[in-house]
Amino acid sequence: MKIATYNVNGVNGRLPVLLRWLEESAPDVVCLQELKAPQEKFPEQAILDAGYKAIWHGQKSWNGVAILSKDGDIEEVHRALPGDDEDTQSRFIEANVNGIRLVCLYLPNGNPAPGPKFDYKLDWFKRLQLHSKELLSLDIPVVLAGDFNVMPAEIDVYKPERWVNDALFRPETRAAFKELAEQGWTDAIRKLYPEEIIYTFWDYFRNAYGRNAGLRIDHFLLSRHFDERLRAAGVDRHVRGWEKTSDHAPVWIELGEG
DNA sequence: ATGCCGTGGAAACCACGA
Repeated sequence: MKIATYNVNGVNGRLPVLLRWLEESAPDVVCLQELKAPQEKFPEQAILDAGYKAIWHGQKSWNGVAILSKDGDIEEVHRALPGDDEDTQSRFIEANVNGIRLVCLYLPNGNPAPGPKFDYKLDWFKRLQLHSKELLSLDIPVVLAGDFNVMPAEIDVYKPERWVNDALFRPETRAAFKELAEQGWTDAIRKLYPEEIIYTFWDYFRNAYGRNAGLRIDHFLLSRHFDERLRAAGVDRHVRGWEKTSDHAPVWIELGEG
């Protein structure tokens, strides 16, 4: 089973790119972030025509997440990260699909830091830690996938010294990601490629993609149930070179049977 | 060091992103 995560940066503006990539890559399950579309403007028919059922949590202008599935039904479990009824940003959706509990998340950016946006990011992280711990206690196969807006280590940044004060790389942010991972989650890309420079995002300007000035911020965290099931993982980085493309590239994992 | 590009929505600019 192939699972992918892709921050599309506008699901309608990006529809041709998304459909082209879906056909080429043919993932079984997909997590999308940054739909930038209200609930009723999600391109459900085009996605159905491409062979995918979908559930989504839209929002006008910003955020928005979706889970797509080619074969198995999608049984929604949550459409908000528990822990704050006041949080109206659509950054989280969780479902049972193909025998897996799948969390699709779009963690807040947090800039400028320090400030209220950074506080929101750290608070969101805390809630995610609490919820993730709960998920681990269920002792079922769980995948956390999405745009975490964190570069976990220096190897994940083209010029780490320039990012130390950025909300995506500040010590508090990296510590929060480390604390989460240490609950018992495996960073799929790093498990298979512990030493390689692998990026999932390149800025639109200053030819960042051409210079490979990238960041690794889109991640798969796997519960221990997948220790023997992770077969492959990668980034479809060529998609970042397409016309009218997102600033993120799709990331994927391939899982075998238990 | 930086929103230099790009999207969406509202209103011919602004908020936001990483």
